[in-house]
Amino acid sequence: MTPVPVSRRPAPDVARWCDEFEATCRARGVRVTPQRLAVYRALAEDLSHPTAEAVWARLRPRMPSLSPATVYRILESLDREGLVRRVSVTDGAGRFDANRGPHQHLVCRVCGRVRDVRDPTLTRVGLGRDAVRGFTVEELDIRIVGRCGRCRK
Amino acid sequence: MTPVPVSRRPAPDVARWCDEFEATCRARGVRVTPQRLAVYRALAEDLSHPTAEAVWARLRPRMPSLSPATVYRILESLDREGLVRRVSVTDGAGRFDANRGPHQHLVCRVCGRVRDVRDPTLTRVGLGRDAVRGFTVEELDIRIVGRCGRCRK
DNA sequence: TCCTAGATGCGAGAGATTACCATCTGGAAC
DNA sequence: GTTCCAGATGGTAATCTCTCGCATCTAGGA
Repeated sequence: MTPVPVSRRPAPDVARWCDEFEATCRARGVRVTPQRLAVYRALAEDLSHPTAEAVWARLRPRMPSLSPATVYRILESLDREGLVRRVSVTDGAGRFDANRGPHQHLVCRVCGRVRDVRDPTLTRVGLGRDAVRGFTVEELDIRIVGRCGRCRK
Repeated sequence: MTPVPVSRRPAPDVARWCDEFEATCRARGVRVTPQRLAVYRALAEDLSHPTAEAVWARLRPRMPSLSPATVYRILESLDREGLVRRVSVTDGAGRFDANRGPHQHLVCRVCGRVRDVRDPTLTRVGLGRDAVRGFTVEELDIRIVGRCGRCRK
């Protein structure tokens, strides 16, 4: 029935992540609202690294009163709190990822699809001290740009 | 964000890069216009990874008729042609880099400054075949996010 | 049940780019 | 040197992606 198959994270994982998410919020004294839970769940279910607008569009049928501004605000604050990650795709709208484990992103420069990968070589990468003198490293963001199978001619 | 001070690339390097740039354009049959040369030169001189708007502002005194739209178009096409690189900084305006050699970017999450670094460990990084099955890798973009010396409290 | 800091909804507005189109021009052909 | 035209530019409107201000609402502690 669905023309474009949505890649979904396995339901048990989603359920566990949502439980952990709610627990973390409560532990940190962050208010748990239906909107926050819904946004987090939608992102956890979706493997396509959706934009804020896409998350909103997906939730709209179920939460008609949900405001796009609220989705932007929620994703921004979750990123700041380290509960989701903003993915750098350079152009167009910002995209988000509920996967906080160590991984890299394959970005297709033709269709814009983003896929998680875990390359042990890259995951193991350390930083030489000299390269970052005077700089406090907080995050290493690795983007692998190219063409996905569908877009290779 | 505080304004980014302009750090300049050594003049001999800039001159050589500009010559190579023009030669490459001619070799590829890409039309060489005063605007293209000026935009490329401004970017080559500037180590601060300026935005399209910053490039335009810098050229305006010398080329009062230069349109911002033209600067955006030129930078976009140079990026597409592989003659400059668009730097991923995730938020705000897109930033550009004339340095096409292998290097990574230190991005300060407080002031937004971007600095080139060359970490041998990262430069040497290879990709496991399994991680990118069906994906043609064209570029490895590594962003090191944290706080620069000035913004560390 | 009450209270309030913080969250939400909505509409206006800002910033960065992109589209459109009339005009101009680099450089190949003569 | 002159002609010619595909492609580049300038100016402006439109778009896309958020962000802000503010009135209202609500989660969750007292």
